[in-house]
Amino acid sequence: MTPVPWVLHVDMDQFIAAVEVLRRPELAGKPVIVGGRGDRTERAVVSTASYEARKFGIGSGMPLKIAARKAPEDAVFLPVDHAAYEAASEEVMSTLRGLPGVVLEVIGWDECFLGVTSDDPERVAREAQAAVLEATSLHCSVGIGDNKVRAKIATEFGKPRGMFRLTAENWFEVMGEKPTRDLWGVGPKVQKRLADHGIETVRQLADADRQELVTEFGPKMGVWYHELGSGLGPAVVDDTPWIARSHSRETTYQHNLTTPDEVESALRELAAEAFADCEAEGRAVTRVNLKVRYAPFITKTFGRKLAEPTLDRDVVVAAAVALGETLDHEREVRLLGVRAEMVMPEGGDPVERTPVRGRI
DNA sequence: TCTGGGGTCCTAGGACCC
DNA sequence: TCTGGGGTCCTAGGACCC
Repeated sequence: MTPVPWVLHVDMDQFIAAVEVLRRPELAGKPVIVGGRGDRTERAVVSTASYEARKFGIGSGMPLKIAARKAPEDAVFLPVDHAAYEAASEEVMSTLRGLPGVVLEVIGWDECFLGVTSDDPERVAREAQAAVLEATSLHCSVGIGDNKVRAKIATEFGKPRGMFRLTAENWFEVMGEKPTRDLWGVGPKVQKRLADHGIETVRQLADADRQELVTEFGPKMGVWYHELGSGLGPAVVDDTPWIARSHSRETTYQHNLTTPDEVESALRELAAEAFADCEAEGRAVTRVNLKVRYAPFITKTFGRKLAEPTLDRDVVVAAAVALGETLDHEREVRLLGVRAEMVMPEGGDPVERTPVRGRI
């Protein structure tokens, strides 16, 4: 057999919970819930729940207060510890990067693509799993595909601790009757809009009229969704380092902000922190955006381009404060966010990207 | 029942210019 | 009175992902 190119998608199993159990072995086998500051009475959501906790209907994205109600007596609530996960992630990625002949593209804390040329991708997957386990004591699942979309989706069938191969050959057999929501990039809204056109399954999406999809979703997304139905997508794994386009700080306040003064001082803090990330990269800020959530749950975002790119902290903070003055001060604020967009290196535009959301 | 925080990209529509 | 087309830039908002 001649070696051919493959895309492997490596996904850590229960990453956050697994890292926590690793440093507190006494937690093994217990329902572990990581989220917020670990206080189950606070406004925050679950980042990860261990398998044991999931049995009680607790899952990520769930408010901690709800999780607390569902959790059994012996459940353990832990605060999010970014630094610890960052460090574990580093170890995982550098281990995988060290495998012979692979190109690695990081797509999240606990996920990456590996580009390899091989006549036995399952063997490469086993080697990757063994190497990660040896170096970090953490388990992962691997999806094997002939492009990124199929590799990513394949991983779900390999969990936990396993692997699965999804290619043009078995795409429809495996995915044809699944709901469109199971596709990477189709969320609840798009699922609904597709359903309004009588498209419920992956096969129906593949068979749909392209022009109808373009009319509904626009020239890029219409074509993209249509191809997604057939499992088509980019196959190039790119290891060039990620260049952030923006940085932001966002906080949900435990008690709503009720006065313009409170709002202003919160904005100063958030803007300064977001700016610090840009400054650390030495890249000037071009635009400042504001996000506000009024109680109970109305979100607004808006922003303004700066007259010229700046590396001056006070200019960025002042811009955020000026935007804040346009808020509706009659309403209570429960969330504020400041996003600072940065000049791209060499003055260039972001590279042309395949329209998959997130870091592909 | 009460909904995080960090991101990216796409689209629609208005303003403005030729 | 009713009225082009094409292009670009900008802003607001939507959707999705980890």
